[in-house]
Amino acid sequence: MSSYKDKKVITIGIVNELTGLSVRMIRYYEERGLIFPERSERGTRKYSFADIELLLEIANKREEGVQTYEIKQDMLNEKKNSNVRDKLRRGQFNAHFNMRK
Amino acid sequence: MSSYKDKKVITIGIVNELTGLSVRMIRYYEERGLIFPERSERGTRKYSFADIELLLEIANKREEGVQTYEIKQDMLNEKKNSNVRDKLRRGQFNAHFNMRK
DNA sequence: CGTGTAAGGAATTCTGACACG
DNA sequence: CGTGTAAGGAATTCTGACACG
Repeated sequence: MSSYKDKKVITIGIVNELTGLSVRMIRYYEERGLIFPERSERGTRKYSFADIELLLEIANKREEGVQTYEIKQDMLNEKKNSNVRDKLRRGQFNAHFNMRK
Repeated sequence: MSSYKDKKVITIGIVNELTGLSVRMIRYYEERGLIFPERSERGTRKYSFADIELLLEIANKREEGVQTYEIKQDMLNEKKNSNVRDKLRRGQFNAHFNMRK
């Protein structure tokens, strides 16, 4: 589960190199709740490869004029859907509803 | 081939956090030809997860008293062996020698 | 040989804020 | 709303070198 892709080890300057996004933009997307870097002991932000990919998606949507708030909503919906899919795949769909009867 | 594991994106400070090795030691092992970080535009060293793992192995050997030169020789031998294994696996072993006749 | 440290300079990172639109 | 920028301080990184052993 927790592979290299998800380890938060990349500093913001490298993220800038990798994504082309300005440091200001990267920090702003965090402020808006789109990404969640960790912090090193002394407060430096640390990102994962997964964060990099997410930032690239965010950049695409921003270019289309999508606002950060909408991007966030889209991300939450996608997450919800994938949770539902997980339950269906595991055959827990009925179990879930049976509990409510 | 070129996965997250091999991308050079980790700064030396983070490598220090991850391995417990001092910045001085990390630079010295490079000087001795044991690791090969890339450099960012402005000269900052960048390491991969593979480098991190290699550094941990180096640290183990150093604790056993193995000198950097010997560690390097071991690494070269391992590489040579894996190359031979590759050729055997691909059935190129004979092809290789046939060419020399 | 392997590692620590002080030295000096350059670039990074952080936060809070003002600017523009 | 989204992004740039100047501000001030703190911590990072780099190199070459001296120290010790």
